[in-house]
Amino acid sequence: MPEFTKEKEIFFEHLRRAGFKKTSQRELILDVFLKTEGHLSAEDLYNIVKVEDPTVGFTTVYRTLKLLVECGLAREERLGDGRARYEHLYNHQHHDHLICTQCGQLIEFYSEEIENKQDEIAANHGFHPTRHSLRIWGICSECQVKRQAAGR
Amino acid sequence: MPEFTKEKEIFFEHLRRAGFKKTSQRELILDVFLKTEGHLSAEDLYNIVKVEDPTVGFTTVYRTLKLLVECGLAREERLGDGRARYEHLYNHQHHDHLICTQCGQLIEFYSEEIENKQDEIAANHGFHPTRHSLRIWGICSECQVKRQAAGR
DNA sequence: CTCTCTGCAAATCTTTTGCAGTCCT
DNA sequence: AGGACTGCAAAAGATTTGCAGAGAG
Repeated sequence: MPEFTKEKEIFFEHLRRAGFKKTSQRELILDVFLKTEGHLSAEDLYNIVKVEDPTVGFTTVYRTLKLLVECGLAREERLGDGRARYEHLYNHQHHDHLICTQCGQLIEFYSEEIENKQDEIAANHGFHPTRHSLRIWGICSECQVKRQAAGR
Repeated sequence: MPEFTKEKEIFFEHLRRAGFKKTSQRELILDVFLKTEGHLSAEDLYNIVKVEDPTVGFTTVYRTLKLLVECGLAREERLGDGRARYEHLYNHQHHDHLICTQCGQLIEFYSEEIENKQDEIAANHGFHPTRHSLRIWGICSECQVKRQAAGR
């Protein structure tokens, strides 16, 4: 397992500042979260963590995810299935999502122009942005082909 | 009460096509929804509808909102408070939202450039977009002033 | 008449919290 | 030692569904 040294420092520093404690559960959850790619629900992560340590509870995973969001190591997104999903920001730049409503496929994209335009709009309203979320739902190219084949 | 003739046609046509029926409850809910500005939760709308007809149930409001989304008369958004909010598209052009995490204020904005860029990105991925949502969270100008006054 | 709709109540599902015992610092 | 943490179980919310009687077509 990689060390994730920098990320751990960020996390532990956040805990220290808030007067919270460093525990083996929190460290394990961070490790598992960082090494897993994808958009995980709290339950998904819980299931993966359980493999490494079956004694860890769902509540702890859930609460640790909130902490990770607070210190900027995780991002919470709702992609349309009614539950929160989390992605880590280890070796990831900020991005937005295309979401296929047919097969659930996620495509990540990044647009400098859109980012700049957003900042410009916020500034025009005297608004100080802290985070944003751009989601585009539709039909991915694979599903369009399937649809045509089905004659729709 | 305005007639909302065009909107009713759209709604009733949608019902007809899907083999659903036109009922007084559905018509009342549509009327109340269209004449109310803002971002309503299903419960908000239910409470307003109850004033006009106390016999209408929450379930019917809830199910009617889903129908209105289906036929494009309503848009569902999650603005961060954990519940779905609905806005009607009567005399409204598409827009996105700035959301103040301090006071909850909503600012609507529209950017042709961002819209175009989104379409371009979708096209580059062979993706056929059906809807999108861009939300920017942060601190509105009023709350920034309050914060400074409080010395933060 | 038939098939959908309605409103109620109850079920679901996710997220959140209270608590008693345990573990960092 | 003291306060935070953990895991369980239960609460809280929002959303969704089953059902029996009512109503549209």
